[in-house]
Amino acid sequence: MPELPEVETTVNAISGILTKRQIKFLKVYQPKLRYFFKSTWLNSIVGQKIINVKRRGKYIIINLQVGALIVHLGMTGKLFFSKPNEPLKKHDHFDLNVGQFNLRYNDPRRFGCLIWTKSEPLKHKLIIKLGEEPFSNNFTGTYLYERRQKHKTSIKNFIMNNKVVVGVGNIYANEALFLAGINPKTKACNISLVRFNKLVLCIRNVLNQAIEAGGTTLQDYFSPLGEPGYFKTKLYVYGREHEQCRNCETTIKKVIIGQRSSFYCYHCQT
DNA sequence: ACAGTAACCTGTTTGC
DNA sequence: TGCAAACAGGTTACTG
Repeated sequence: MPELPEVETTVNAISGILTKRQIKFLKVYQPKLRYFFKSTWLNSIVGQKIINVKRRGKYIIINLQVGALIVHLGMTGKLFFSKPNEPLKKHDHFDLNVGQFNLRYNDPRRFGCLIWTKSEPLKHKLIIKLGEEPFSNNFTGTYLYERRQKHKTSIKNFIMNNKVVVGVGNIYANEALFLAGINPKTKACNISLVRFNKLVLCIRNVLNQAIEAGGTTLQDYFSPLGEPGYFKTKLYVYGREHEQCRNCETTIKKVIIGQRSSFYCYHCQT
């Protein structure tokens, strides 16, 4: 499920309810997620008041009076409110309870995580090395242009590298490169400043649209039908191998770049 | 210090 | 229908 828009939507959905409430209990049913949850942390967590809920990259940071919880949704993680005594379903891994509200985590592939850190979460080793936020004023074409020289890799790998910019996953990397008219296989070091300027705008554009659709997705998620739509109708290239380009009717190609499926139109993207 | 690959894990889709 | 292989939204650890 989650690329940055999904995480953003999740944070918006939970922060209003969790903020200022006290953690009544935290039950961890499966400590073995991407990182092991140490049961000794529980003493430091339970009873604390939640100060706020923030996002950094795709990490969800739940700031407490002392330290913070850091949650990542991995590939398949979902956070949602359940009844406190709702029977556990398969792959439900923890409950964070603040009284009448109970935040539950479900993650079939267990690539997500829940950890507690005593000190400033933004200085945690998972967080501190992250690159620019895509909506930050520091994320500019010039920023990408200046960093490009070190990177002989493809532009697609470059923008998916979270030490460069966070929040651009496989789907939106494909879509942003289509909008920018850049072939995903082009080496990052060969891209001009003008094209980087455009790419920055396209990345923001794609993420913004998805954040809007993400709200819808989350509502759908709670509905009995359940399945998120991923606003598939809006996708230009992702998952559209053998279909026609929406601009020029050229057949969309699929190639593997950095072990990830990559889709592009060789006519529109050069 | 960087590029490329393997690994973490389960569910779903695809192909024989 | 059954079974195996391929593949999936992320990220890090390792190797060269």
